[in-house]
Amino acid sequence: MPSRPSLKERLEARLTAALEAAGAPPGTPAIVAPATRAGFGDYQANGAMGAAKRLKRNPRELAEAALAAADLDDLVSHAEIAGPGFINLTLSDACLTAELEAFAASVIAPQPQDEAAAPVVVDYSSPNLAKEMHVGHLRSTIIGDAMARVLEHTGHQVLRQNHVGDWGTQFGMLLTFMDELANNDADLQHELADIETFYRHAKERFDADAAFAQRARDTVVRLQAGDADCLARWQQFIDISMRHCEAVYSRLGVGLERSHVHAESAYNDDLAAVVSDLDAAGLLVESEGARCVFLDEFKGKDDKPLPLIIQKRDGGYLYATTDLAAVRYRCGQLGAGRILYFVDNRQSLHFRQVFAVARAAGFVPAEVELEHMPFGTMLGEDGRPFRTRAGGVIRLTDLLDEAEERAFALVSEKNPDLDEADRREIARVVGIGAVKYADLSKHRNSDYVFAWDSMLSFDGNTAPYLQYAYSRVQSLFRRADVDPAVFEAPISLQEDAERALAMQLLRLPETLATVAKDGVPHLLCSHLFDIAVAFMAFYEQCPVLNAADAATRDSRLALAQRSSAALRTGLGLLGIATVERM
RNA sequence: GGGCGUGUAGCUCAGUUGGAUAGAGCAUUCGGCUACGAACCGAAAGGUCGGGGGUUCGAAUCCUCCCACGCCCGCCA
Repeated sequence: MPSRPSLKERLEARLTAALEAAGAPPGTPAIVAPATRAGFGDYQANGAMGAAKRLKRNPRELAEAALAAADLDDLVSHAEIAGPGFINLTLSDACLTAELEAFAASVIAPQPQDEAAAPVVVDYSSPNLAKEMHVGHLRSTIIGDAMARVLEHTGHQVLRQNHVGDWGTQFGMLLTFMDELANNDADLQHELADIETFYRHAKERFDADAAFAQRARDTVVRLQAGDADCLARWQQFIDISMRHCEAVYSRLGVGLERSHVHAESAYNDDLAAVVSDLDAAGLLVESEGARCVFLDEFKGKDDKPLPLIIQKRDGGYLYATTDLAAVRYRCGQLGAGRILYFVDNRQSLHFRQVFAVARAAGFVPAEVELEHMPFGTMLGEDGRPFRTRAGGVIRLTDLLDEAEERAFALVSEKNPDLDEADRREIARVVGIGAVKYADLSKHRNSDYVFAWDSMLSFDGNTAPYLQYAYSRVQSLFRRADVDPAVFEAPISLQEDAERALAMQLLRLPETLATVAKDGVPHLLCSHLFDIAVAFMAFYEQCPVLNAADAATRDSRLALAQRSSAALRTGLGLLGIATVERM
């Protein structure tokens, strides 16, 4: 069962048909968008002007003709041509109330999955297990997780893939350092409790002692050759590091589990086959001792062909090889119809090359979409790639600790009467929500500057504002003694604030569709903020519990119920929780 | 040198296949709790959309040339 088209999609379809009836070529887009000004109605269609230009016709006349031919009676109460040929549309109250009636099923409930459609693979988080997760990992982890949720909600089958780095050269160094400490098991356990420091100490040994460095390199070779002792040691390290990640995921409320991990090492046995298959496809070229693929579309300096290096001179494989194995696995074993990579934008060229080679080699069927969803680098307050003054990065756990601490101080100030346990729980939800929202609310593609105060802001367009709006609605239900899960009443939109709130709620499906298509959760943030603002205005202007009559009170409660569900569901899709009181 | 990306209010950022008077938040100023939570609401002020040229009814958005910054460009991932 296909999901119900959004209001915008329905208007778009009707008006596109009408434009065609008025003489525009089939498929001429009606370009329906929310009205840019309050006086223009609810939606506007801008397509008539562009179409008239191409047809060399008068745009207002074309718009008139299209409007006359349009079948809009069940949706629109008032339509008019304005300016050079805008079609302004006002939705009928009957349409709005009918949509609000169906809100729980059409917006709040996850859309039914299309069983026939191929699943969407979402590759995100993918930390390097050699080190501890730091603030730089937020973007992929948070944005990817929100996208996985939105895709599921909009009716897609989603397969999460956590492509953790567990097989790089630095593991030789780490395992060698483990061996040194192994004669003192207490030391080893103690050191491994802090992966970041462990890495630093190992690196110090590596840099200071040539013999150690040589042993580290030998260890890599033994590991990749399958040496049992090495593998056991490696597994020990990976388990500990993975548990660190899972602790962070758990605190963040990120839905990644062990079953979603498909590590680099998982492709190890397939790498030789990737190389030979590329060779069989006639793509492999030896250059300066390395085995590469050159494609015409990639040129480097002086128009020289740009290689994608598949195998090093010494026989070692690179991440391009692993990524090719991974894309093949995802198409072949997982049956992906679309693969999204939430990986930072410095790897744009790498992915363009990998995708092109994967297609050239026939690893990816033509109908499968490969999309790199790049995001910008997190910068320090000096505008340079993020580093603390000491030279290290800020650990994710430290950021989350600080967030919860600040939120606890705030909730204690605002609501000193609550039990400490309640305040702790509220602080956890609010603090974590603030951090996630700060990241999610910016367009993923731009670099952004990490600053404690903006990252942990609780005012304005932030998660706490949305959570506050939600908790205010809940308070209304408590006072009215109604259960929002089952409450129902006819909705009648009388005041401007009621109508404006209803429109914001009913636009949610359009936003979700765009977010799912383009991978841009910041649009969901911005829409939820609009909903919260509209709710606050409604709350100020329209008494609910003290409404003039019972029907108005119930209608407003029903509207509040939709608002509450929209906020909880929307925040949930962002991976942000809500609280009943705060 | 080539490629990718970024440049919008004092700061942090939106701006949906080119649309009507470029929008938010923070900060600033002013106003609002004897109606349901003031973590709130209302209002004001704040802009040569990096710069020049072009395309057209219409450009932050498309084309072109510059400027600034970031990143990537054969054996790390």
